[in-house]
Amino acid sequence: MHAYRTHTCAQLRPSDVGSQARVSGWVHRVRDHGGLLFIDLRDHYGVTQCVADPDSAAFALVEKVRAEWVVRIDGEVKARSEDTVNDKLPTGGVEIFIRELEVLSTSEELPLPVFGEPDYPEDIRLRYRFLDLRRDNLHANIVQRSRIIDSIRRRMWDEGFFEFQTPILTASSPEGARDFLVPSRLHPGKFYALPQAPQQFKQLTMIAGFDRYFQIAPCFRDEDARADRSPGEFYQLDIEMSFVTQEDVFNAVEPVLRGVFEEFGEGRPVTQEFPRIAYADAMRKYGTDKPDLRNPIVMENVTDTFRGSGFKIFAGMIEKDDQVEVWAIPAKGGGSRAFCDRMNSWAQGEGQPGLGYIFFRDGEGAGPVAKNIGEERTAALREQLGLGDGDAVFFVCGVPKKFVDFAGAARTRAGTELGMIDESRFDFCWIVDFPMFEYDEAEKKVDFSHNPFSMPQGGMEALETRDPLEILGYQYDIVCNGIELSSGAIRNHKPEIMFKAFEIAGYGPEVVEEKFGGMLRALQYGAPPHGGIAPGLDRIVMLLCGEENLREVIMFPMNQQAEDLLMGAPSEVSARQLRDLHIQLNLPKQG
RNA sequence: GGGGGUGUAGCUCAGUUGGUUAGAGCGCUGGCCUGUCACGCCAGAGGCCGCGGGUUCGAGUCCCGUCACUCCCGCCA
Repeated sequence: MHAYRTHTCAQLRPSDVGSQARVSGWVHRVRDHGGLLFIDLRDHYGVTQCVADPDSAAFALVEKVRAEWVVRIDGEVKARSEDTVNDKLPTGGVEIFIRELEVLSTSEELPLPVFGEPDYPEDIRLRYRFLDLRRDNLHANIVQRSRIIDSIRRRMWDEGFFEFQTPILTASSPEGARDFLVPSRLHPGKFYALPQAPQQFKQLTMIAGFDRYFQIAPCFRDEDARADRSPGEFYQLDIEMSFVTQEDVFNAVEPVLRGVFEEFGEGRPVTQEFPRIAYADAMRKYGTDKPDLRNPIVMENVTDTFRGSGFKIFAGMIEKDDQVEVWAIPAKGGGSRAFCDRMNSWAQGEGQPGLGYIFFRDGEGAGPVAKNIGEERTAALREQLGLGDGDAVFFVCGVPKKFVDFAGAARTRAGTELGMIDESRFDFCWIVDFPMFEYDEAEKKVDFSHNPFSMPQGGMEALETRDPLEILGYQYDIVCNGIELSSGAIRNHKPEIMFKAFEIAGYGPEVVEEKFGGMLRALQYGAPPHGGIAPGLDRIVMLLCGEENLREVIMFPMNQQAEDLLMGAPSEVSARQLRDLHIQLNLPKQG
C-alpha cells in the first residue's frame, strides 16, 4: 500500500463501499460529538468525511487533532445512511470509518482560518499566503490561471507560433516606465535592467527569421500599484509576427482571446467579432480609449442646440471660443429629479461646477436647462438622442480635450447607477488609429504618445509632410469590459523612418544610435515588416475569475508598497555583497 | 510625491455628547454530548484600544504627530 494514499479526498464513491482506503490531507473541520467524531479531510482535489467512535482503536488520538493538521487516515469506506448523505459534497455518499490515524504534522493556532471565505486583511493574507492559498476561492483561481495559460499555449501553438525565452537581465531602456536595475559585479558602475517587456527581443526574433513568436513573458516595471496593476512584475502573452498587416494580427489574436473567454467564461457571452473603434471616435462617444461597451450610453455633440440659446452659461462659452463643445450624455431611465441631483452633486464632488441636465416627463422636458433653452430646442434634443418620458440627459460644456475624462466618468456613473451594465458578458473591442505623437504639456514639446517603435500610417511621407499631432500610428489596443487588455502595433522596420520619427519627438540620431543601437543595426540588415501585441495575462485571468483585484489571481503577489511580506523582500544585503558590486549606500535621512 | 479610508482579543467587528470593571461572534483551552457536515450545550483564558505626544478631574472616544494596511491621483512605451 502507498505510504500516504490510495485515493485522493475527492475520489471515493458508493461503488467503493466495503474497500479499505488510505487518504492523506489537512484536517479541514472537526465535529466532535463526544461518542462520535467527524473529520472533514481536505486535499487539493476535495473533501472526504472521516468518522470515528469508541469502537475505533484510534479514537483517543482522533480526539486530539486540530484544524490544519496534516494526517494520514486508514479505514473502511462505508455507505452513509440515506438521511446522512451530503449532496453538497461529491464524496457525500460515503465516509471513511477511521481504523488508524497518523499525524504527519501539526499546526499552530491559525492567524487566518482556512475554513470559510470571509474577508481578511491583505497584510495577514500575504504574510500567511500559504494558508490563504489553501482556501477554496484563491486555490481555485490559481488552478484556473494554470488552465488558462495551458489553453493559451495550445491555441498559440495550433496557430503556428513558437514559444521562445528572452533574457531577464538586459539593458535599461530610456522610454517608458522606470526600470528595475541589477548592478553588475564584473562591470563596476554598470547595471542590467529587468525587461519592461521583451519588446526589442521579440522584434529581433522576427528579424532573425522566426516568423511567429509568443511567450508567457514576465515583465518588470518599477511603478506604483493599483488594484488592477501589480507592483513590480506581471505577465503578458507576448506575440510578434512577420510579414503581417494590422489585419493579420487581429485575425491571429482575436480567435485566441475569444476562444479562451468562451472556454473559461462559464457560458457568459463573448463578442463574436470585435468591433474596431478609432481612438478619436472612442474619445468622442465614450470619453475614454478603453470604453466599457456593456454600457449602452453613447455621447453626442449637441453644441449647435446650445449655440445662441437661452442657457447663457453654455451659449456664452460657445460664443467666446470656437473650440468649445457641448456633449450630451443620454441616460435612459434616469428621469427623476432625485437621480439628476445625485449626479449633479457627484459632479461637484469631482471638482466640477456641476452637471447640467434635462429630464423628461409628461411629454416635456423639466429642469432649469430645459426652461432656459425653451421647448423647441428641448424637443430637438429629445429627438436627436431618442429619449422619452422617464429618461434624462446630462451635459458637459468646454474644450473637449479638457473635459473628456470627466465626461467619460459621468457616462460610466450614469450607466452603473441606472443598472444598465450587464455583468454577465464579455464585450470586446479593438481601439485603432491611435495618434503617433502627442503634445507633452509638462515638457512643452511633441513626444511619442504610444510606442516609438510603431509604424506611422502613411510612412515617411506622412512624417515629412503632415502636422505630427495629426499622424496616426498602426497602433491598437484590445479592451474588454472597460479594461485595457493589451496594446500592440505594426512596427517600424525602416531605420530612416525611425530616425525621422525620433527627430520629430526631439531626439537626434546620436540618441537613437546610443539607446537603440542594437535594434537599429538589426533594422539595417534586412528586417521583415512585422507587428504584434501583448495581452496582459493577469488581467485576462482576473476577468475570467470575476475578481476585481489582481492579487486574487497571483500566487505570491507583493503588497502595494512592492514588498513581499512572506519572503521579506526587498531586504538589506551584507556589506560583503555591496562591496562585490562596488556599491556604497547613500540613504535618505530618517525623519 | 499627494489625497481619502481603516487600525479595539489569534481573526471579523461593536463600543452612545469624553464618564465606573472595554463587549459580541468565530477561533483557542477544559467539560458534556453516537449522525454531524457553519454540529449543539456549559465554563474559562485571552486587550500597550497601532505607536508617541497633547487637552481634560477623567481619553478607545477630542487634538497634533507618526507608523502600518488599503483605495485613488501623479506615474504606468
